Amino acid sequence: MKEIKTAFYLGDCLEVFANFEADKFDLIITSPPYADSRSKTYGGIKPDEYVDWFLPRSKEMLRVLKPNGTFILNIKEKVVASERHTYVIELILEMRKQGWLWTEEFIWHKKNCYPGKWPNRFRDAWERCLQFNINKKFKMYQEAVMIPMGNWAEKRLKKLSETDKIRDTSRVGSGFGKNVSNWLDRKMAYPTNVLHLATETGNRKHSAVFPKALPEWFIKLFTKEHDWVLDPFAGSGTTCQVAQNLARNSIGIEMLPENYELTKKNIKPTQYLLFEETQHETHYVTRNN
Amino acid sequence: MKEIKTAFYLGDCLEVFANFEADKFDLIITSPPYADSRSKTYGGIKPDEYVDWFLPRSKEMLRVLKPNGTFILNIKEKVVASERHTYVIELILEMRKQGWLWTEEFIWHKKNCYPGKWPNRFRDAWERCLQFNINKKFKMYQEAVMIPMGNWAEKRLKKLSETDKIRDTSRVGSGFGKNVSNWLDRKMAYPTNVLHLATETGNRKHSAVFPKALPEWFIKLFTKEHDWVLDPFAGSGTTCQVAQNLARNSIGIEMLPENYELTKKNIKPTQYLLFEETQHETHYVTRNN
DNA sequence: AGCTCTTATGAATCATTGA
DNA sequence: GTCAATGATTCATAAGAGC
Repeated sequence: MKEIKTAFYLGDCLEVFANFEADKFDLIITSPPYADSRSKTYGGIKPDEYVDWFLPRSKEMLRVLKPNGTFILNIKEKVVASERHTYVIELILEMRKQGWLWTEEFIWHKKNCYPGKWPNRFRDAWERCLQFNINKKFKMYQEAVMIPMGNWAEKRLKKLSETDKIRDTSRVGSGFGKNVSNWLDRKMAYPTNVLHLATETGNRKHSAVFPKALPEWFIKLFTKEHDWVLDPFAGSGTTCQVAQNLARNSIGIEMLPENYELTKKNIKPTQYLLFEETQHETHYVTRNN
Repeated sequence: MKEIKTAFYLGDCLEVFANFEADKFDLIITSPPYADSRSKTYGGIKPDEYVDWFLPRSKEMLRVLKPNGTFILNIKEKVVASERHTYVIELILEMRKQGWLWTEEFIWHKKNCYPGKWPNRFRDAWERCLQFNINKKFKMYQEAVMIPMGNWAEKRLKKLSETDKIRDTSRVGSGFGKNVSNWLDRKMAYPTNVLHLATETGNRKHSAVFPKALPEWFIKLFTKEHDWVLDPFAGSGTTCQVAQNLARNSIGIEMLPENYELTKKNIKPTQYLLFEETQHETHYVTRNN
């Protein structure tokens, strides 16, 4: 039995990073404030200033990430003056100068993207999930994110209600349960670098940063249980919530007090046994297994 | 009745461009040779040299494109030394210095991409379709690419039995018939900037550059009939073939004699009435309407 | 429970207005 | 002039209501 720690810090990540030793985290995954949006909350970083604002933070991330760890950056460039702004691609080039490897670019296809129609533009239905690494060799658990193959298995599994699945998988050795596992064995395939996820519209109070499925996918892919996950722009704490559910230790940093408070509500109370709070830090500790 | 011209040039586009007057084309769409691939055929442009190789060509494209025209560049960066190479994003930055506006980035999601799995990487299932313009205002015919709307209208119409639809639409002026037509009107929606297209596996002989549906979509979106389309890296002539079928004038440039010859076979013989060939040029002329 | 149908809304973008 | 704030536009989801 091991403890799963979930800590949340209030403050600008640039300052909070100083609290962490080097090579602490297995995965850093975050969706930083987009340029010019949330202007009231994050001081309104202008697109032209975005790279300079981000670089000192990515430099610290380089320090606290384990050499075989991964940094996933969910980001998308704004339209400025009828043009896609270049701060994202400039950031990639600058981060490489810092020592990051730009290993891969995943596409998050937003199935239910924001509506709208404009004279010379369609709806923006995708975001970048940039993968950065320190070494060419890094940890990756591909089997953890295998997906049902084709339509057949998908439809078949969708037909099973939750209770059916629980009941039948619990009957070990039963013909039906065996069939289910056969489907799973045979009909699983490795995914691609395109993720099809709908944004979550459930949270009414707060802007849904990314759907739970997004950090979930990357956490499964790049960490194993009891590894350490960091989200330096934690927002309403989705990453930490998912990490906790997956039995990963996690730390979130958020500079907005409202979000910081909200996070306490998002983390299910039944999942932590110990609650500590200092001026800058809240610890939720839960037990696993 | 107007002629639709389809011309094909043999040679390096950098030289062939000199034959064209300025502001000739309404759309330039191409899938240039990827860095380091097709090395035997295109002189093997190395990734590090790709930008320098491309820029003089994009400069000429800037000259021959109409001010309200569009340039669509289908491209994807190679993996070099376990990293995504940066030549594509560097190219974007350099082309902006030439005067291009980077208006948008469409994602081509390759639904049936080549299966495969690597230790540190999943299958690459997408490519960039970069949209460049000269002016902020450009021609765009959004209605030409509208797609059937999601579930709402579909489910609605499914409820109606065939006999119901026939009976009630025949009763002109009935309230019910009116409603049905309203549904039909609202059945179409504007697409997003993510294109879901399967790669074509038909052509075994030649590397499948892009599926017909890709140039088709952009030609419909950015040109009308009798406009001029250019593909400076025409390969086996897919763009010209599609343009001809859509009653657009088109010019293709290809430096490989094999491809040049292949194109004659790809363009259906029944569609051209006149055949002229000079040292560098082949004209297929067809009549429309 | 299993459907059908209604309704709210989300990291959007552009044109217009006002300071 | 430039910059910031507001309204209009619009569709894939999920939650909720009703049967």
